[in-house]
Amino acid sequence: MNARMDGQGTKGRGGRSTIVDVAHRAGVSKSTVSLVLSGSSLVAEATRERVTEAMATLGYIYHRGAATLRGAKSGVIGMVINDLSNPFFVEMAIGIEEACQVGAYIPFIANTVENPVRQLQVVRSMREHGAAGLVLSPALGTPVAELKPLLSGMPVVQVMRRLAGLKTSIVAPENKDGARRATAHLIASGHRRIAFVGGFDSMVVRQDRFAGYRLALEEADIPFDASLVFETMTNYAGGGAVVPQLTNLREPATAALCFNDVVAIGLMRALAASGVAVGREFGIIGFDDIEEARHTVPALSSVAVNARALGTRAVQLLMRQLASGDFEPETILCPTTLVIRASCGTALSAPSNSEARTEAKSKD
Amino acid sequence: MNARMDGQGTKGRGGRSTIVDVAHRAGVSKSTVSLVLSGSSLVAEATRERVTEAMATLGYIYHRGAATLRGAKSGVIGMVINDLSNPFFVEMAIGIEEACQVGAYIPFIANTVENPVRQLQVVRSMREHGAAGLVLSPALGTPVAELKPLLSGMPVVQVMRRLAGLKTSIVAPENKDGARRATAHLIASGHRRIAFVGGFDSMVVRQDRFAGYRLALEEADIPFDASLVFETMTNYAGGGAVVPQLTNLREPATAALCFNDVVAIGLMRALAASGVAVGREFGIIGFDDIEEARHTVPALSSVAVNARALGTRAVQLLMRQLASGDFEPETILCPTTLVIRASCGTALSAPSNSEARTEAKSKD
DNA sequence: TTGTAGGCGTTATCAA
DNA sequence: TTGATAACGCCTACAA
Repeated sequence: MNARMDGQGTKGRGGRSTIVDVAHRAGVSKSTVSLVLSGSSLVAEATRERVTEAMATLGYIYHRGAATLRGAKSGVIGMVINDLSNPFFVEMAIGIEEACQVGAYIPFIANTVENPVRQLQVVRSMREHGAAGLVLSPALGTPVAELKPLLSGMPVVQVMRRLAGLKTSIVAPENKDGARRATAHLIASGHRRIAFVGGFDSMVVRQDRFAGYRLALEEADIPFDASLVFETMTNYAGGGAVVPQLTNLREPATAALCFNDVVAIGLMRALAASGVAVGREFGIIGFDDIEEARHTVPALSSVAVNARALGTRAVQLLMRQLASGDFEPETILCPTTLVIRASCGTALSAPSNSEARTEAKSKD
Repeated sequence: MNARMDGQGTKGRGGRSTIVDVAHRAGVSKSTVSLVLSGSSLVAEATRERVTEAMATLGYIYHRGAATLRGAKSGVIGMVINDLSNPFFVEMAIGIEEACQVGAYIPFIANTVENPVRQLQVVRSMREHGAAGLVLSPALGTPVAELKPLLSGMPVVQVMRRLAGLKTSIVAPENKDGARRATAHLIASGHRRIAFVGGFDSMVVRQDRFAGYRLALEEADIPFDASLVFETMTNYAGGGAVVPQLTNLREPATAALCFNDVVAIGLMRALAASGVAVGREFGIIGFDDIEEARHTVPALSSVAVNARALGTRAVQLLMRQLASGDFEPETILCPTTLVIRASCGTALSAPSNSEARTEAKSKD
């Protein structure tokens, strides 16, 4: 049995053998081969074996595209992510990919780099390529009116972020509650001048976290001060950029809740560079609890969002809708966990030697 | 013009309108629509407009799958990555994704988690889904004999890693040369007992880096000592795991070249935890220069591999082969850069205040 | 410049 | 239990 050099079937063409080739080789009709492929019990054992063997020797590969054309569901899920250089979204992407494999789906991936134009292109491209559904973490400033028609008729799950005016399923963390608890912790540690740093008001997620921040202030009867709110890009540089304004406040802040960990770390580094002892002199809490938060100096306190689980849940929801054919929007909120480390200066009011993980699942 | 609720065409079925629908709506034949789609100049301007408008109102979406079936190239590239929790491979994946978008390809992604069985499954799945080519960073312990038939007839580029016995195109960094220069730097700084930490002998990449390490020793007339070589997993834990043996050597080591940065950082943390002052008492150089290397304390010296460029080059090579139809294996080696930071104790022999980036491109 | 007639690889339907 | 035939949506001739 000398293996053919490059596995080409009998067909000379593209090098891919078809069920017709297999049928020919096994001495049956292509219908029979199709039955074998779909695991039908109608086919005789002997026939099945002949066919299977023919497939092996020909190096036959099933052509899902053709099957899809005929009517089958497509088995491809699109995954459109705004920023893969952010470890949080990478973690989410891993969760998505993982869940797809479990469900025998295969994910297209696209990194929009927060570029709405590119996002439009890739979404269209994914539809053209036959994606059965979409997991979407939308880019900032997405024009909903242009995106909406591209999405019609297919199930979409927005994950982590969501667009105002785009009615799809949503999988997101309990942002408001997480921010509320983090702020409350800072207050309980003695802080009263707490800044809110990062993101832009147009981001729905920020609105949620900001709402939690204000709620906690209210609950503690601390008046809200707009001069403590800073809008910046949600990256390292953004966090660093606010330091001049932050340190020049007439009534200085003593702590900050940051939109996410990346901003928090940027802020931490910049503060350290300008001589502020983060943790002792200034408390910081981030959001997301990315891997790096454990390794900064001092270690960063954070509202932990299980990014991988978020991705997994999104795909599971999508697959469920795909299976049932019912694309009715549905919202899943995932609980957050407040993780206290050294960066928020709990040392002032509590022993801070070990990592006190306030296991505070909010709902159910 | 009241937009139809969910963009369904006239066809009742799956909700997707076809060129026939468009043709009908525009009052032309489907061939004409096809010509419009392919941007042919044969069609009258007025007709083209009518067709374009019909497509818009019907929410028509091009069905690439059908076109592929008819004979066109598929426009899909598979990207099979061994470990997406390693930031290095994430960076590479971003490069791959980016280059795909530029070339109007769309990448399937799969994370094999170093699991050869899973890898076999996803490769098969990608073929079934019609991937035109593959960018592969193979899992450890991949059984070449089983993988090879699945790859036949399609262009494959192995990136970063490569499998002994699998003859495909390759895009890789100049591992041997990079390791040689890193080791030479340690030697020039006065070290003579230099450990080599991480990876397993079966990994081709490690063989290359190890060869560079030995070459540098030879060039400096330092006898090779096998007790200084440690095989471990290529993750944080692996780096940490060698500390007991490393510190118990009869003739202690004073420095280490690590297989990659993740191992190096694991080692660094574990050494720090056991009271060794990395940088002053013990020199460490990693490999890859991941983002995190800049932020460890002390900052990690590393042989910089431009992961994103590696991914980009791989896709470019693949696209070139796809375009030409010539799948003849080709090898591209990318130069590395030795980046000196605080972790390798250059302070002993040189001023180390600023980041001395030894810009030492090896070839052209 | 536009229309007609296959055919790509698969599955569903109906006969044999 | 197996085989023939007609779609699925598109593209490439070729004819008008």
